Amino acid sequence: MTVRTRFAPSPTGSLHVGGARTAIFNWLFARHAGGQFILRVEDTDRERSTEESILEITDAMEWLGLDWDEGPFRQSERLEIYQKHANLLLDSGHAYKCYVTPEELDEKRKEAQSRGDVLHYKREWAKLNEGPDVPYVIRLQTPDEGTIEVQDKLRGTVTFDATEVDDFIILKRDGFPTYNFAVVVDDATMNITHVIRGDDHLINTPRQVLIYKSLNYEVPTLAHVSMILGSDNKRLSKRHGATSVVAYKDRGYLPEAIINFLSRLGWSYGDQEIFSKEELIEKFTLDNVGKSAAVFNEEKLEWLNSHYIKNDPPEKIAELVIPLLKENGLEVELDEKLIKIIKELSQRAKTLLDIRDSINYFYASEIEFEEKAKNKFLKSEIKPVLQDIVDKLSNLSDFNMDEMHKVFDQVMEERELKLGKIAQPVRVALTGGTVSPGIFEVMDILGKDEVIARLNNAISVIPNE
RNA sequence: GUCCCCAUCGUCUAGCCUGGCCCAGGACAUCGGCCUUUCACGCCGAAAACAGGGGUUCAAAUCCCCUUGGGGACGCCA
Repeated sequence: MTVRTRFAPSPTGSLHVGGARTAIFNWLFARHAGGQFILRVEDTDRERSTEESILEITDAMEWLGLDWDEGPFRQSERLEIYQKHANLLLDSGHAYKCYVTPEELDEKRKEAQSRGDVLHYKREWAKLNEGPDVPYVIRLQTPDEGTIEVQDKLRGTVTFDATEVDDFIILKRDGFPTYNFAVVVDDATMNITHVIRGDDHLINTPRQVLIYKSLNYEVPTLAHVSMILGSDNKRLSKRHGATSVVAYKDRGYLPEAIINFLSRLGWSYGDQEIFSKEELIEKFTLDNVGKSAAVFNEEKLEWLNSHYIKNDPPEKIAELVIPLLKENGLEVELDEKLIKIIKELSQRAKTLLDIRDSINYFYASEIEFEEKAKNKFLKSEIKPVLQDIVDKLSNLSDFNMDEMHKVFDQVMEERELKLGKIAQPVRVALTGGTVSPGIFEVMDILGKDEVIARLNNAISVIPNE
């Protein structure tokens, strides 16, 4: 039997990192097994589900490179299937109609609560209000005693007492299925073989097992992965800052960094930290998935991101940076100059935005000097030195790094200055600030004319003694 | 409150299933050093954990129990 996994988000917001991790695990598991990965949208909550959100989720998945083989299916388009299954259960006596109103139920629930209890509804008020035109829900008739066992691939057998499970609703009065029912009907009819999902669903699983059994469907292999927590050990939420995948995209993160990072949250392969997508597919198995919750560690994500920025081909990084520059009003082409710049800047960037924010002086027609840098390094005594450098550089017929080195060596020797004394003023002259790639690299990128122009410009702004 | 899950450095984790090779390994972050024309990168090094208590055993991070701690769930939400 071919492996079929699924990712089933509810479209009530954009894809957050927790959901992305679940999607990644399912996707990796399917790809590893050469099976299929299905996308299903669980939009039975009519109040909160939006089309926009579906688009946001699929966009994020595409950006991450999580391709799906079927779907996105919408549960809202499968109502007949759920109703048919509900009727099946009605006919077989596994389910019954219940006429209690939500308000009445609320009251009962409050009563129970005031007794310090939880309402465990076992069909006692089903016939209350019964009548031909009275709206009703359909509930599953659950066992009154005994236990319900859940087989979990990660946690073994988990046993629940039947009294813990009440006669839950499978079909709401609006004819929509509830989550537990829709999930089971879908997973069964879509032939899902492996359900990998968050830990928070483990508590739902006895209910789902009951539905599978009542419907005579086989229970798929279940694996409940533990959740991702914020730095305060609470379930990751908006409170913790950026939690959506697009937020990270917008902050200059690379999809491979996110995939790599999220894969390693709850899964590991010995001591290895860096995984390409292909490697993940090859190495991912449920055996190496851990059971304890993992804290989302932004610093490690950042480290991975900087790793990929450093090690990805500069052409690729350049292509990602170009649109960011455009947003800032800087139109640049993917040429040799940009590649050289990226090679340098990617060494010191943690995100694509770091590159975007430190690239300006390479393209500026006029250098803006940082006040502090100018005051510290562009002083009158350096003026003749800069002039000397301009003269010597002007004479170079071949403006390459070797020749530049020779020029600087010569100046250093003649004037008995250390490179540091010369390099910083030159850096300020060329870039306007004190932080940049190596000075010779910068000169190489700018080219002879621009270097000389900028040095001359700096000389002109230095006051005479 | 009830039920369910979980428990190794601050964080992600290896080791646990199949006890001894573990006075516990790697990575991020931190701190120190080296490199150096700035900032980074890189390299070297340091500090840092088996939650506690009982068992079982010649031997326990590894198996069992209890306690504690953390998380999750208790909806006509998903």
